Amino acid sequence: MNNSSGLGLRERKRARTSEVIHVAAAELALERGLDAATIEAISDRAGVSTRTFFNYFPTKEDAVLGIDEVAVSAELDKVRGCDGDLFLALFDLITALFEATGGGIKSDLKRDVIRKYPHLMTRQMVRVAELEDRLSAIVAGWLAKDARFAEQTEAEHLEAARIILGVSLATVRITMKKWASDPDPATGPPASAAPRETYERAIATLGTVMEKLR
Amino acid sequence: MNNSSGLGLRERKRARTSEVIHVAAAELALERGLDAATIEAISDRAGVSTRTFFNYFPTKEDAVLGIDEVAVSAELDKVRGCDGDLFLALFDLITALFEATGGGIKSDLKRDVIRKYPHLMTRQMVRVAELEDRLSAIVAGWLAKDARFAEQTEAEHLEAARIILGVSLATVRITMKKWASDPDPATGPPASAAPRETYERAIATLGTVMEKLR
DNA sequence: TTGCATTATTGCGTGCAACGCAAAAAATCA
DNA sequence: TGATTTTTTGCGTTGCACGCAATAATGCAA
Repeated sequence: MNNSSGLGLRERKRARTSEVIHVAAAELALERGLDAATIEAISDRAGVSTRTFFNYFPTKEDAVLGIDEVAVSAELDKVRGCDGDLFLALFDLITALFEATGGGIKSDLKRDVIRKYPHLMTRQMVRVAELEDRLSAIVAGWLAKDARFAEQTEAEHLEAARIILGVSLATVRITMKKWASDPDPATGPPASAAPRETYERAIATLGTVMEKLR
Repeated sequence: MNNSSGLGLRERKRARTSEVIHVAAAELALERGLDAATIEAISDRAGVSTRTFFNYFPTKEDAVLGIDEVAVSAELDKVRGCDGDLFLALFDLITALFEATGGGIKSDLKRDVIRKYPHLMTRQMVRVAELEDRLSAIVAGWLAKDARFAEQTEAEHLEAARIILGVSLATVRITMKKWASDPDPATGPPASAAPRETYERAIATLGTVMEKLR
C-alpha cells in the first residue's frame, strides 16, 4: 500500500475496469437498445474479452446497472446509526446501495437506462432484497436502541425489522417507478430530492391507511 | 361446445398438456435438482418436443411453478368484492393467483419445489408484481366502496392502492418464505391455514410499528 | 363423412448467456 | 532481476429462447 488512496494498484485497476465495462454496457443499451447490447459488443467497447466480462459481472443486467458486489458489501459494512426517522434512514440506506460503486458519471447513466428500461428497477430491487438478512439485522439493531421498542425481545425486533424492510423496499420500488416514468425534469433541480419526498409521503399515506383499516 | 365443462376439446387438451409439462418439470426438479431438470429432460418426460415446451411456458422456472398465464388472467377477471378485512382479502387474492391453474396434485408439488428452491418464491412474487396495474385497480375499487375512504379522490384511491398492494406483496413474500423454511408440519393440520394467520399477525405488527414510528 | 380452415406440434437452425479449464500475460514482491 | 501470485484471455461446452416453415391434429360446415 504505497499510494494515497489506501488501495493497491490492483484494486484500483479492478474498480476502474468494472466502471469501464459498466459504462460501455449502459451506453450501448441507451444507444442501440438493451437487446443489441450483447455481451460481445459490450466487451468490445470496454476493451476486454468476453470471458473477462464474466470475471466482473455475473449477468449482463448487472453490468448495465453497474452492480458491484464488492462495493455494495462495503457499503453495507459501514456502521450506520439511525438518529431521526427510521423509514427515512432506511430509504437512504437502500438508495446508497443502489449507487454504491463510487459514482462519477454513473448515476446519470443509470438513471437514463432505468428510465428507458423500467424492468431493470425491479431487477435492482430483487438484488437488494437478496441482502434481506443483513439489512434486517441492521434495522433490528436500530430498533434495539429505540426507546419505543425497549419492551420487545430481540426476536420481536428481528420480526418487526423484516416487515419494516419489506415495506420500505416495496415503497422505494413504487417511488422509483414513479420517478422513472416521470417526464424528464428539465435537468433543473437536484433530481435526487424528489424521490425522497415522494417516499416520505408514501409512508405517511401508509400510516393513515393502516389507521383506517384496523 | 358440446361438452359439460364449457370448454372446447382444444382448450381442455391445452390445459392438460400444460399440466403435464408442469408436473414433469416439478417432479424432475425434485428428483434430480433444478439444474439437472433441463428443458430437454422435461420435454422428454412430458412427451412433447422442446419446441412445444416454449409454446406453453416462456421459461423453465415458469414451467416448474406451473404459471399458466391464461389461468392467472382468468382468475384476475373474476369480480371480487371486499366484505371483511381488506388486507386479508388481498392475501386471498394473491394466493389465489399463486394457485391459479385448476389445481390437482399441483399444489403439493409446488409447495415441495418451493421448499427446496426458495428463490422460486421470489420469482413467483415478481410475476405477481407484474400484474401491479390490474391488481391495484382492483384494490382501488375496494377503497372507492369503503366508507372510510369516501372523502378521498379517485387518484388518491389509486395511490393508496398501490402502496397497500406493495406492502401486501412484501408481507406475503415474508410469510411464504417463513412457511417455506419451516420444517415439514408433519402433514398434520391444513397447511394452508398457517400462512394466512402468519400474514395476519405480520400486518398487525406493521400497524403497531407505524403507530410507534410516527 | 368428407373436405376445408384453423390451430398445434415439431424439426431445424440461429444467437446468445454463462461458465469451466488451462495457457499466457501482467502485476507484486523479494 | 527472478519468482510468485493474480488476472486476462482463448477455447470449448452446455443450455435457454425463439423464428420459421413443414407437418399433423382438430373443429366446423356442407
